[in-house]
Amino acid sequence: MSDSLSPAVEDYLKTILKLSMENGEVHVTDIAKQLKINKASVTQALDKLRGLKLITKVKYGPIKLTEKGKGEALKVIYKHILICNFLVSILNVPPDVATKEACFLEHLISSQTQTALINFLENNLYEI
Amino acid sequence: MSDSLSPAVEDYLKTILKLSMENGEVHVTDIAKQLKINKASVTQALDKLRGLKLITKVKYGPIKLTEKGKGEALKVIYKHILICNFLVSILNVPPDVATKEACFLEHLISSQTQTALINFLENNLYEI
DNA sequence: CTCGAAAGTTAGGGGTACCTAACAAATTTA
DNA sequence: TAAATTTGTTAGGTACCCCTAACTTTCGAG
Repeated sequence: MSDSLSPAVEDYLKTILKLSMENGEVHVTDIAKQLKINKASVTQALDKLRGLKLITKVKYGPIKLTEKGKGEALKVIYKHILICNFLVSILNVPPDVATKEACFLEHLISSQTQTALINFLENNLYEI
Repeated sequence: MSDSLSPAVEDYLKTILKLSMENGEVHVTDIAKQLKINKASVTQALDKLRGLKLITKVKYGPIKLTEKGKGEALKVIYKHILICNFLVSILNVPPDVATKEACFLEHLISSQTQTALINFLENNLYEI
């Protein structure tokens, strides 16, 4: 019913896009390694993503993001970068902490706060 | 094993402390209404909180936070206020949006980011 | 081309956190 | 104080997201 994706689903999308850009083809095992999750769990999750029309995949076949899936993945990655930049450049949070934290926050940030972060970064990043 | 509390558990603690300050006694039904959750689910959750020694409660009896429970509740409420203030005063996020958002973020913020937020507020709140 | 390793799937299971329905206890009220 | 209402509990069920074990399919080396 709700149109928003779960954190887990968003993590899968983000990982699939990242791996496809790095390696071209994306495999169940790569996703499993990346997310430190059992490959059986990945197969299960991919069934769900297919049901949501975020990927296409046939049995034993390659994993491909749909346009919808690519769009959603990009949204999440964009938020991740935004939050990370903000935490590091404005709040001076250590980069490693910021990166880990952005992986959680990226799933929860409202569009209003997202806009507010963009404005804040624009107005404050060029100061000395 | 992990010593950190789940978002759900933290929400219960926060709600119990809030209700106890507003009304004195805290009832299952009050918590259910506040969190918009079925009262059967609340009863179940309270069993868990008791197991974690965060509350004391006997069957059909009153709900009391332990010292541990009160401490954890205060930590969450503190983070909530901190995040809310930051979103509103620094980022200019509308108060209603900020309040809702803080209810999610309060469960995820790292101690480093918490400290960073405190510093930032201290250094920027007394400007014009 | 075959056979063994690697990759992927299926079946069954567990924890969390929610639900409804039915029931038990407590409180209100008539 | 007995009946009706409210409050709290129990039992059983669902969805999500992870797990292991056992299986099937695919691929690559010999």
